[in-house]
Order: sequence, then C-alpha cells, then structure tokens
Amino acid sequence: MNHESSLVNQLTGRLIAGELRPGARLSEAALAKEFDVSRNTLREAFRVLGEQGLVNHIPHRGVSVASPNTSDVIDIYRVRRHIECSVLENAPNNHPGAEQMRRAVETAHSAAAADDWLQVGTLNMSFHNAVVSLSDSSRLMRSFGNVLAELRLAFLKVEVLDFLHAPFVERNQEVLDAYLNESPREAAAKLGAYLGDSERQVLGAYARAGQD
Amino acid sequence: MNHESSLVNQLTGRLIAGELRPGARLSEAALAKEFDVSRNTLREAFRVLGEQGLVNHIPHRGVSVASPNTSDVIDIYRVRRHIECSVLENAPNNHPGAEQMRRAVETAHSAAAADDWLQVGTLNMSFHNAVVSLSDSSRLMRSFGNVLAELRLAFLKVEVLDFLHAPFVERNQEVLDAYLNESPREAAAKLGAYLGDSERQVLGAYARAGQD
DNA sequence: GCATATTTGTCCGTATGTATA
DNA sequence: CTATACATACGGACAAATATG
Repeated sequence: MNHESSLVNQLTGRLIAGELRPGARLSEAALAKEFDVSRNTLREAFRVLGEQGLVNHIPHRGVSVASPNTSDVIDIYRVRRHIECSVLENAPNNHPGAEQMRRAVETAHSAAAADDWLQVGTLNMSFHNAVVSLSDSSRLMRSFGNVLAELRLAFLKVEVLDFLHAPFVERNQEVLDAYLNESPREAAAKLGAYLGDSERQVLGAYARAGQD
Repeated sequence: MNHESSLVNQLTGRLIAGELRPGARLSEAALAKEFDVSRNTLREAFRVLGEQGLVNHIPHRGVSVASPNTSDVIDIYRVRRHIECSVLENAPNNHPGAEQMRRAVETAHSAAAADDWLQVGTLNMSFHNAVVSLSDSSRLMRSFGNVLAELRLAFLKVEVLDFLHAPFVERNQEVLDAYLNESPREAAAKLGAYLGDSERQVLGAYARAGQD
C-alpha cells in the first residue's frame, strides 16, 4: 500500500482542521513517530505540502505550518478574483457545476438555520470550488484548491470564526441567481464585489489581531 | 548550501531543454548517481516536480517525464486564457511589467532577424510571463510558470519547432501596442485570439504526429 | 503461468552543518 | 563560548511490487 499520498491527505486534514496551528514547527521525528512512518517518507510529504503552500520550508530550520501575513492574504485574493471571476464570466449556460453551486447554497441555508457554522464554512468552500469547476479545467481547480487551503490557514491564524461567513451565504445565492437568470458578466461582477468585501473582512481581522 | 532546490532547478533545466524526453522513465539509481545525490534526496525532488506537473509518479512503477496528451494541451490553454486574459484586462496603466513585455518583443524581433529561433521561443515565454507579472501576484506567476513549463513538454513531444513561433512575434507586438495605446480590454481580446490560434497550431501538430 | 532480476518503498544509523540555550 | 538539540544529506539494508526471461 502507498503511505505517501494518504500521508499528504492526513497532514492536510490536520492543517485545515487547525490541529497544527499556523506558524507551528513540525518536528520530523515527532510527526514521523506519530504517523508511524520514517523521516524520509515524511520529508517527501513535506515537499508536496511545501509546493502547495501549506507549509514553509526554511533551509536548516525545518518545516513549519504556513502563516500567511497580510500581503499573502492580498495575493490570495488577487488570485481568487482573477480565477473565480474569469471562470464565471466565461462560463457556459447549463453547466453541471451550477447544480453543485445550487446544492452548496441550499445546504448552507439549512446549516445556517441550524447554527452549524463549521458546516457553513465548509459549504462556502464547496460553492467557490464549484464556481471554478465551471472552467472544466483540472489544473485550474487544483491550483485554486491550494489557494483556498492556504486561505483557510489565514482564517485560523487570526481566528476568523466560521459564523462570520453567515452574511456570505446570501451573497453566494445572489451570485448563483445572477448566473442562472441574468448574465455571466453580471454574476462575475457580483462575485468580484463579494470577494472585495470578504478580503476587507479578513484584513480587518488581521489588523485587530495586530498581525502584519 | 541547499542541494535540494538546486537539484529541482537542474532537473527542470534538463526537462525544458528536452534532454529528458516526455514519457522517458527516470531511474532513481541512475539519476542519483548522475547528479551525485542520494536516492532519498532525488525522491524529494521528484515530489516537487510531480506537484508542478512536470513528472508523473506512478506508485511502485517509478517516475517518468510528463507526456501531455491533447486533453492536457486543451486544459493548459484553458488556464492560459483565464489567467493571461484576466490579468491583462485588469492591468493598470504604466505597470513596470510593460517594460519587460516591450523588451521581450524588441529582442525577439532581433533574434528572429538573426534566425535564432531557440531564442525567439525563450523570449516568447518571457513575454507571456511578463503579461502575468502585471497581476503583481506571486502565486499566479508561480502557477502560470508551472503551466508554461508543462506546455514546453508538449512542444517537445510533438516536435513543435521553435521557428514556428515566428508569426507570434508580431502578435505579441500587437498585444503590447493595444495595451499601451488602446485599452486593456482590447489587448485582452487580441491575446485571447492569439491563444486560440496558438492552441490550434499545437493541436494540429498532435494530430499530424498521431498522438492522442 | 512461473521463476528470476530489477526497481521502488521504506527504514535505520550516522556524519555534518546550523541555530538555540 | 560551549554545549545541546535539531535538521540535512548520505549510504546501506531489506521488503514489496514490478518487469523480464
């Protein structure tokens, strides 16, 4: 059996769950023992995560969980605007991805009504992944997924709590409606405004937390 | 000194130079001996290149140079259209990246006059990297660089010779002029048309070569 | 289909370099 | 400054999977 890819998935799961906090040093020996793999196997997984931007590899100082600063956040939102808006604006009608978007919004409404904010946050990610899936590009989806995972670390760093995503459930609904009933251009414009507000909220949290 | 990152660079250099052909198996023992590194070090570099899409890693069957098929090429051009056109359309005026674009076009004209088509190909990549640099996003530039490197492998696979880039020198010039003298929207439209033609040319080469 | 050789996956031990206490 | 802890890289070893005859 292949430990390697499942090891990457396990580590990613811990990272986005916040069990390995941003900035935390990741000891080779400790983690190797914890996951019951050799240091070499773990190091190979570290290289993959480093390339994905989830961990930082500082020469001769080891590996630590990525800890995005404000310029990282700004860069991440630049990527989001370019990719998400471009994909939505050029999306064809009746793309199956729209159904994924619809489900994500619908389920998010239910989850919000049940005060399950963790679920709301997860469904928010599903919605935006669905948007990018309108591109039919596996490479774009892969890169975008990495960026969203990195943004998740930014949330964890300044403790942007999941319930703060509440207002965005309705915004996602509006983006979807614009795509279905108006025009891709209008939907992309709404999405761009959404991303601007979302970015401001995260940067505000950084300022309050006194992070650079 | 850090062997690891320089090893990745050395391998990347060989790959885009065509010394390691698309589809070629990369023996751990042989390459480790050739680069005078241990197998473990080489395997870590393989993981990085795998994440970048330059090599394929099949468990228990080793690593081989990526060999993009037609659907890969189509996917790559989807990414190029979304990223390059979106960046150009939203680029500010007087961005320093425009100077890089200008230099690439100017030098390409000279190189074309001197029949140095290898150089023309390199400068073509410089031009499009410069376009993406208009985004001021390091993540976008990194992802785009990986995609361009993968496209380079596609060229090598079907032997799209560098002199075929000759007509595109003028197209790049037109894109630049549109950006400088007309509007970002007009420049993006020209770039989109350019990418469509470029994609057709590559897919034509695939058809002639009988590749899927 | 079977036996053998090759290759990969994993792990350990150790020497060296680096930063921290 | 010395000592300690840790990360890096190498080399060797063996099991497991694959390729080859």
